[in-house]
Amino acid sequence: MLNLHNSLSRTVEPVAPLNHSGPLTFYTCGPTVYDVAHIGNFRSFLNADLLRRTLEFFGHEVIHVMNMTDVGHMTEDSSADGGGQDKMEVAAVRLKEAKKSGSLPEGVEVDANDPYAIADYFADRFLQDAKALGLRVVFDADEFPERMPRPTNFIPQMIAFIQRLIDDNHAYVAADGVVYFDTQSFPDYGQLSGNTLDTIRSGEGGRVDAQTQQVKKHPADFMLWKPDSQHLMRWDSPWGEGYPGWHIECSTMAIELLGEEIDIHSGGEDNIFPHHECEIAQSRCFTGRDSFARHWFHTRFLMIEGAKMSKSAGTCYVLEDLLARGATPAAVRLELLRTHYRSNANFTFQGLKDAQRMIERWKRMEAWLARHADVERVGPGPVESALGAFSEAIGNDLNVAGAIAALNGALAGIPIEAEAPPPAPDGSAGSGTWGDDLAALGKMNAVLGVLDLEHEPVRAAGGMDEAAIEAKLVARAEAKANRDFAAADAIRDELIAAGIVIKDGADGTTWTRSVG
RNA sequence: GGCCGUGUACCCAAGUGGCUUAAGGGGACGGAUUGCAAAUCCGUUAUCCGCGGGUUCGAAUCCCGCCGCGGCCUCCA
Repeated sequence: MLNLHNSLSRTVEPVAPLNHSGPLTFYTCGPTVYDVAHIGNFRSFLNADLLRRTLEFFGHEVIHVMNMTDVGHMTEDSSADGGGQDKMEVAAVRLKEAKKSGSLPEGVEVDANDPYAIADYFADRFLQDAKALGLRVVFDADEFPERMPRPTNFIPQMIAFIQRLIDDNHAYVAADGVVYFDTQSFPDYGQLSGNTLDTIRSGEGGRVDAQTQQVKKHPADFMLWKPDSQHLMRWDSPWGEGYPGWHIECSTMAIELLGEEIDIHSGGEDNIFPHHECEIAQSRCFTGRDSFARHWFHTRFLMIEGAKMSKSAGTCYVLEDLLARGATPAAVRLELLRTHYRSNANFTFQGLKDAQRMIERWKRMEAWLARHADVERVGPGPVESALGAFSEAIGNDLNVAGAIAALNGALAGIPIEAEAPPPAPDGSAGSGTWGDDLAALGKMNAVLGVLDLEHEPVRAAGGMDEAAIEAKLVARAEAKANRDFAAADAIRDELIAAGIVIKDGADGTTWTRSVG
């Protein structure tokens, strides 16, 4: 049983499907595909993935949908009403520059004049990264493409959605030709964010474009359709050639794919207002129901080394940046996931190393259990016994740190350094095998999702290739054989400086790349 | 200014009124191991939970005030 904090009620509530026998429906506000997703974006998607895996851990079937926003939206503050620059155009310029400077990956061909090609390019990059980090919904989408819908495939549905809102007097065409949602027609506006119509009215200062404010009935009214013959992506509509508003996409796709009332809706904390507030308004006016998503799940922001993510400070890391520094996808996943989703997380390179070490230890445990899976032991074994604490922690509003502690506690009970497991005392055999513990570990990992990810560094660190490293190691072995330890240590120091850590074992020397 | 979240050791981070004289991981320190290291294993490492009041037999946990950090208040995960 999962108890989960609900941003709408601001309390922790049990999660159960609306339709008791049916699956849970879960919609996640996914990435925009004008740029590569950074690790802050991924923290939010990973927490949605963790939630989904936890629901499955507790025996629910989950239909998880995560969109990829490919309609070019606007860059400026006033842009909710249609101003600013088209983000897809910005992306095009950026791509053209990357092409010119040769910073585009080898073999990539993108027609920067085609917005759909740009969207495809960044969508592919996203899918790649998301798979490396183990987002289940992305694997689902291989079989069911509709699990990762793109708004450009839902334009007719959006138009029908908007038309119905107009027909029911929840939307209107203003003097500027733009279709706006009439927030005053929805008394519950502000329930999610606390930004009620009164507070918005009184707080209207500076940030709203005076000209568009004049044509709207209320400053909080937001755009549903904007006629614009200049916009890069545009479609015919009853209100002229143009493009849909930002919020209408998610409402339309969620209702189309999951039904008029869904169980869980997730996103980053910045989505609470205006995006999710507006989604609720539109959707409930469309369906006439008193609920759209029953449970709202919001992940707080990620900080980098104690500070805000910043482009100018170069801390808007993308997965590739971390891999290039020797991190493994598994460690990145764990580092981004192990801070509770309702706290600001602090990403550090030290933390990344911590995560890496923890996973390496789990991998050794897994290998040991697999080796001795058929061996009987006095049961229940350590991992089996920890499953209760693990389940209680993760079921308690996704207490990942507590769940990890349960797993680490089990680790102490397994002699992973021993060649052979301790023999079961006479007469006590038959209560289980180490394979049962392996199965329990599998259940835990189905939630954490790190053991089956790539856990070896995948990119060269420090610019030294394998042949060079091997050559150094041979030289060092020779020096050691001659008892010339000064020379051997000099080689070791050189490798460490290049980001290579060496390990002298019984079977010779092995090496790994270090993180950071 | 309004709304929302948050503040625990050197760092990351659990703790949801008594089982807590505060989990887990990292680091540091000591020991085993090692030519010396690294890795690994064992042990030690907060009488105290941003600050000040209050409620209670009892508070890190509840309430009030203050301070700090983060988000939103029509770009944003």
